[in-house]
Amino acid sequence: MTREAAAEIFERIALLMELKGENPFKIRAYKTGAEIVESHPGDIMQLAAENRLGGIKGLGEALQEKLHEMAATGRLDFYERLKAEFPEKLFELFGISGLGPKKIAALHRELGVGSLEDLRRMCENGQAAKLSGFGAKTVEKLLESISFHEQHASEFRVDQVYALARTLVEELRALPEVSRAEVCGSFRRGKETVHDLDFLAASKKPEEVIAAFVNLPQVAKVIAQGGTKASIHTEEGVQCDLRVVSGAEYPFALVYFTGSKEHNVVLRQRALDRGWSLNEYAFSLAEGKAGAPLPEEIHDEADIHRALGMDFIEPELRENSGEFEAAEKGRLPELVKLENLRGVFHNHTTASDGKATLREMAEAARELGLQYLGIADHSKSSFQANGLDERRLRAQMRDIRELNEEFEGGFRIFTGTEVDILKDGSLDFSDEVLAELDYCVASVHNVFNLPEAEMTKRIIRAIKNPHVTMLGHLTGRLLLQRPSYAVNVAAVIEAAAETGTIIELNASPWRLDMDWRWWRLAKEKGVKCSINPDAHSTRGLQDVIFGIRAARKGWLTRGDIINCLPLAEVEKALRRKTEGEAED
DNA sequence: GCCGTTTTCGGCCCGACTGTTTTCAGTCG
Repeated sequence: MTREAAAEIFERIALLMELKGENPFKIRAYKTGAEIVESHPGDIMQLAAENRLGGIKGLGEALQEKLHEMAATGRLDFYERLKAEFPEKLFELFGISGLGPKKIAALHRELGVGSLEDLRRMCENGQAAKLSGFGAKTVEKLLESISFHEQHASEFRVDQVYALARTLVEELRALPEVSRAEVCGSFRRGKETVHDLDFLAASKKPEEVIAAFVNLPQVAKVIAQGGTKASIHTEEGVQCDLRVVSGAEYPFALVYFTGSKEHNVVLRQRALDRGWSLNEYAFSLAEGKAGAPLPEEIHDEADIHRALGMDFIEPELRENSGEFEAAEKGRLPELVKLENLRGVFHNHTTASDGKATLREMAEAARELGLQYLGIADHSKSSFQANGLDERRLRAQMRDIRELNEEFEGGFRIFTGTEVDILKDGSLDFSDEVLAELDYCVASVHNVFNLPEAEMTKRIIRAIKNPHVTMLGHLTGRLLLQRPSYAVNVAAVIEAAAETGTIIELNASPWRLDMDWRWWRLAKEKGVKCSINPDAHSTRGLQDVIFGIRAARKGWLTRGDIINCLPLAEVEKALRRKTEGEAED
């Protein structure tokens, strides 16, 4: 059993216990347990299998035993019995914003609601509004939430399929019959969510590849199986499609199955303009057109783009949003790569709601080959996250200074804070306190329901503060779960440009906020980006990969991203706004 | 259920907001 699956079971136990009204502290123990399993730096499932879990804070005797059972047998009897007490689809309801355990329990107990479908019916037929604690407004909001949820049904955040996509493509490449293989579709284009995974393989023996594919251990159900294509479902419900083509067809199929659809339409038109027809297998002479001779020697996608008079277009840019014009003129950006990152800002420690200590975070960042780590624990208004007050923040600054001395210049921790933007746009710390820090991330964490104008004004007021180095997760969205609050993003970008404020690209796969669609505007205005993992554990630092994907999709180069700067230069960049230095 | 310890059981994260209520429960961060 994977650590993700084990963590999921602990989380579900916590949910079911909430339904049963169990002791809240017991419930919290399971939630904490889930987080520990998810974020433990070592191979926790191996430790569990070997019964060597002792000494991990937060995992007591009971959770250790359960984890051992899962590692050893692949299931947990306690969970199976608990689960059997409720309808299976009841879990769907926890994904509905506005519904918590108490309301779900009431719906289940009083009205027999056991699924999303039941809930919708009871909301629509007026039964739900009759329950104690429910009313017209509640029901209206629930219906809105259900509708948002259903619009995103069968979609997955990229982190939910990332390991699967990588593993399956590696397994395909490892087959002796396969010469080349790739993940295509929206995954390859770097989208923040996907609804399935598309794989492509080149082979002379397609049937054998298909047969091997449908027999992979990740396959829970075979949906379709033919001579050159197959569809399967994994245990998690992810649909994976495989197409097998010949080596000669491969570059064409790769272009075709990577998309986007809109991009492909334009691509085919460009071929037609030259008298060629383009499909997923080849170029051919277009009927009734006297065109140039067919291009030869097509070995990869770049050859196809070149034949159509363009530079190679990276998959992330294939959205028909200006890439053709840029590719024609040789003006495509050189997109940022993971190895360009030199450090990371906006990270949490055990001082607020992180799972790792300052020292552990620093060591993990060094192991990743980074030159600097910016700490930004929550400020005092974020009670739920154990936010720091002035006294604790200053103590942390001292700890950081001491730790920095140990590193002797080879690595640096920057002192910072993720300061709450309060309802009126003022900040949770005074300017005097903020001035003591190396940098400051300002973020909205409460009062999401302001009208757009007010929210925009609130955020702009915050970034006008000269001590606010960067703006955290601009829209507050949680992918597939909660839409962005109402805010005028363009106006905020404008204000960031005027004030010299950096905008964060929060790399948490739940957020990826600010969205990739806005970065070209930001870049045009001269706004710098910071790819921030918002890490709450050492493993969380690795979320930068999702931020890199989103930044590439937003046309960003290393020059646009502050944390691509080496240590010697980034310090100056952090001070630029406060000291009012001119852009260089 | 975990932790810490006065080594056997008490304490464990707080506040705003919403909508339902008529003083507060539920949800969220």
